[in-house]
Amino acid sequence: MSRAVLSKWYGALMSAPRTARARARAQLTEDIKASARSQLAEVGASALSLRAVARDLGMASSAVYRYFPSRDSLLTALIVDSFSAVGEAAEAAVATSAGQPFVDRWVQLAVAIRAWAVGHPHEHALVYGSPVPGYAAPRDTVDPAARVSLAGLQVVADGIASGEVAPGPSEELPAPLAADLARLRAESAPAIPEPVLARTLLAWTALFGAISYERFGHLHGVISDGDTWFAHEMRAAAHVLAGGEG
Amino acid sequence: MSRAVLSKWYGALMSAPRTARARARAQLTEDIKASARSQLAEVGASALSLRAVARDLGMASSAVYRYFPSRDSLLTALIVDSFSAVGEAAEAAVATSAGQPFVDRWVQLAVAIRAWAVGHPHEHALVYGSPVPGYAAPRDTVDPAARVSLAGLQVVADGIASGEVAPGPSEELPAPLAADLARLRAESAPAIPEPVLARTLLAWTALFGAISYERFGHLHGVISDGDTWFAHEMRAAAHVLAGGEG
DNA sequence: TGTACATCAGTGAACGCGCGTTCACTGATGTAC
DNA sequence: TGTACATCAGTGAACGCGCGTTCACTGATGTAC
Repeated sequence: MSRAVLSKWYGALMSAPRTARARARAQLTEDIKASARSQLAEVGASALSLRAVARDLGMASSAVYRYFPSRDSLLTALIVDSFSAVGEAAEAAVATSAGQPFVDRWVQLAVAIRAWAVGHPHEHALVYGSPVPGYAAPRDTVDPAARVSLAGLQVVADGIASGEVAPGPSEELPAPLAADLARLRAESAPAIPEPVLARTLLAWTALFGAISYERFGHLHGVISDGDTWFAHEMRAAAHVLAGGEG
Repeated sequence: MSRAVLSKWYGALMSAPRTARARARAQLTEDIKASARSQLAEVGASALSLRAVARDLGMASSAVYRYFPSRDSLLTALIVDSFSAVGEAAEAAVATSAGQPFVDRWVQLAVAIRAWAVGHPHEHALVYGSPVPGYAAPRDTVDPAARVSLAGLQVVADGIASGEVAPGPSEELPAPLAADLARLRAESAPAIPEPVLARTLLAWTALFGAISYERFGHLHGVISDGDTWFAHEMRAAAHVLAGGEG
């Protein structure tokens, strides 16, 4: 789907709608997405059905096509919304923790991301679980997806600036990895030296890995108090990230 | 499905089949699973279809019911096979690395698990991705799922025994976490002190998190050489796990 | 070893269901003059 | 401000498709005597 088409479909939402028709359109677009989200919970992304959404809203199935040109475009809207929501939660945690010690900020960021996942389990599974087969994410999802990562890099950059995050032993990174990290640094995090970026990536995958591993049931019978466990692990990870002993 | 029913269906595979009929049954059971696995790759677990499998094998769709009593039981068989395969790969890595330094063994274990995931992406997604909606894993999946974790605990226990893994600072774990870890220790890892178990869990979720995060596309455009990146990160994680600086 | 009977694999039709998408249409809302 | 026209939301029927599961059946394989 082209950007032009997408912007047509979402255009009504971007600014305050002027006419009654535009207001009704914005409202129903939201209703469709809300119904689709609860579909998601019951049958999963790959079984998401436009007809079921229409039934749920009491309208003809063909009417949904006035709002989303295809099933996949509805899925794309849900994905964009999910990435935006977790990105917003992360940005809020970064903003409200400004000025606090690095380790505390990292833990708050991690806890905020996990809280979003716990509160929106199916949207979390949609964007961080197995890809939906046959669905190719369009470019429109890239920017929203990056927001949460940029929030993480911000906390680390602030930690570098305050001296709480040590540049660490100037370990020699393997050449291909050094090249990848140099590019990442140039594009997104000029203030963060490559060895720190490597530690950040480790802490980052531990963060999302811990959430998914628990959410997807692999700690069932092992960890009963997920909140406590997660906060403890993320604190430990933050110390490693700050200290550079790894 | 009851254990009795399952054992009926798999019984023919357990020991060398005696009659021609039993051999044909064992062969076709494997053929069905193989076809289902390639289905998995194309359409995903929730869209796995018995009729498509039957079509693929050139038989009537009703014939598949002589081998698997329902679609879910076929899914269960695929899940059990997948957990067994990754468990076996992990056990092999633990066995062949016996006697080597702890950090090397941990990296080899991690690399072996990732190699399985890369070689069997859809089976990895099946067992470590989002749960299949509407599917409840039966008890029969529990033991195969545990094998890979027990392999990880084995490496850590050996590291404790050799003195390479430090018991670490006797940090006070939060009470609920301490209780969970004490239970885990009693059930599966008597030789591993709780603080080390906490570090092991962090390294474990970092391991599976790193694999899933990369496999599910979240490092696209960031890391180009996944092999190098992963081995480097897991080596760092192993040092943290061994040293106890966290 | 030969025969009678029981077991089992596989067939093909059928049941009832849901899906995405298209199309010609009606009636309401918005806009240009 | 009023009117003519254009735009748009929503309908209901239809197309062609696939699904899981059941059932009565045929013919081949295995077993007990």
